[in-house]
Amino acid sequence: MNDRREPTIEELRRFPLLSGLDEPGLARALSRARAVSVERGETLFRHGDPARRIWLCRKGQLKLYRLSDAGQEKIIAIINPGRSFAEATLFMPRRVYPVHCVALKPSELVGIDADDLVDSLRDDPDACFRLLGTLSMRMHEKIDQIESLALQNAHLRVAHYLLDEFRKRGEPETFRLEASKKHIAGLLAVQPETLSRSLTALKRAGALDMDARFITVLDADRLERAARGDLAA
Amino acid sequence: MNDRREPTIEELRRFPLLSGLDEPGLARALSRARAVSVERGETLFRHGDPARRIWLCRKGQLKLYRLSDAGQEKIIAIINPGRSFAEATLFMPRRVYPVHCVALKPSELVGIDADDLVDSLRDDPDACFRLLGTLSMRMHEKIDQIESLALQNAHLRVAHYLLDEFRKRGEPETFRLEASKKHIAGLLAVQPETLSRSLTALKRAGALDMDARFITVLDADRLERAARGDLAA
DNA sequence: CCGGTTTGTTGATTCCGGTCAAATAGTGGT
DNA sequence: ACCACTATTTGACCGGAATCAACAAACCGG
Repeated sequence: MNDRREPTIEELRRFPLLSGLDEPGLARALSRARAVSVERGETLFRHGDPARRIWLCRKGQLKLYRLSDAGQEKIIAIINPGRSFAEATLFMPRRVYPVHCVALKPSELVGIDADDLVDSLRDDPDACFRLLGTLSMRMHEKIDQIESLALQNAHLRVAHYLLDEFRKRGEPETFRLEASKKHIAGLLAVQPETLSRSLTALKRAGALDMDARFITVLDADRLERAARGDLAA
Repeated sequence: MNDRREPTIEELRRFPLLSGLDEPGLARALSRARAVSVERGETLFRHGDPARRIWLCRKGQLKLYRLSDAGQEKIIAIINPGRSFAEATLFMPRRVYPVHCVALKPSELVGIDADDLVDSLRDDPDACFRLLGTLSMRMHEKIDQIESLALQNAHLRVAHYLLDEFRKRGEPETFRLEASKKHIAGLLAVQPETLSRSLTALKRAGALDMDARFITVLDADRLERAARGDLAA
């Protein structure tokens, strides 16, 4: 974990978390900010560690995850550039990270001191509201995840995930999975073998084609039906 | 759904959501507040309904839940008196309820107009911070739920739930389940039959005794081990 | 571009937990 | 207190997804 290239103010303004702050507030929040680089596989923090900073991802990719006693891993989120994370620790009575964080690719981050950020937020209701918005959105995402885990079987979860990604990217012919299939499996709470079989089934059903990490949606309608469970046809 | 007894200011101040507001802010938030009563089984709102109000539970009990296409129900939370809910809709771009809400018992609520509340929060950073704290806490709870669904099998979830309840109430000899076993099952994403079998197994292992909705923890240590998966002994 | 390691696929097998069924106990409402 | 309805328990059975195994493919660091 190495300190590195300082980010510019303009670059940081692009993060919703900071965009609402006025000049002095931003300066205060950045006063003790640190640019940090991590290598692939390196741990940024562990579940239970004191959360002294919240983070912005500038480059690279990281995973947030929990581990079972048996070593199974459930990925809570995959972090891509432009996203902030760990904000929800700011206002907890015990300020600790609720998950592990490891880089999937070499990554560059900015870590902002939690106390500084809270100070800056105190006289900036707009920034507060923006943060409330971010947390609310995350919360709804979590509710969706819970529903998906509780009410949908493995194949439905896979189909749903693909459909979401497909739509999120504007329904392109072909798109690239955001991470290795192993990690996608961890995100969907499925074994890699099961993910592989689900994808094969969708391919055989003519819904999509697959080349390594690239997915081509051949029949969006059929994929949609698969996500609803009518894989009959 | 009937309007009824107006709550007193003092009563409402006990809700963290409102306790931080100053006098005029509180007045504003309450100006268009409505006291509402619902009967057992009555729906307060449905998933996708416009979320014009956020809610405080004064008396009774409600469930927040999602439904699968097949009609399976996953309970996201059981709401008891003293709790507010639906706050996370306040700051969403599309202000809609993310879950269904039905009363499990006859209940009395206060519904606070979302716009009024947002206005009140605008000039009250303390209240904002308190809300941020509430949302953060809920978020961490959701992450715990996700982990539990993804990484623990049915018996572990049951043991874990019982242990949590036992501790949350201060480890009393005996406590009463907060809802029917059917609903607890819905909360744990397990079939009622499976919950029943889990409880029977814990009873047979000598960890607890059970009389209808009353649970007596006979061997907290053993319950703890069951929650970790060492039910061997 | 080479070699070792990680990732992905496919098949065989196992078993957890869901489903169906049926009997019993409990509960709310009148 | 009574009655109809709902909740709970138990047993039998089944199926989906995990696990184990073996191989193929892809990737990364040097």
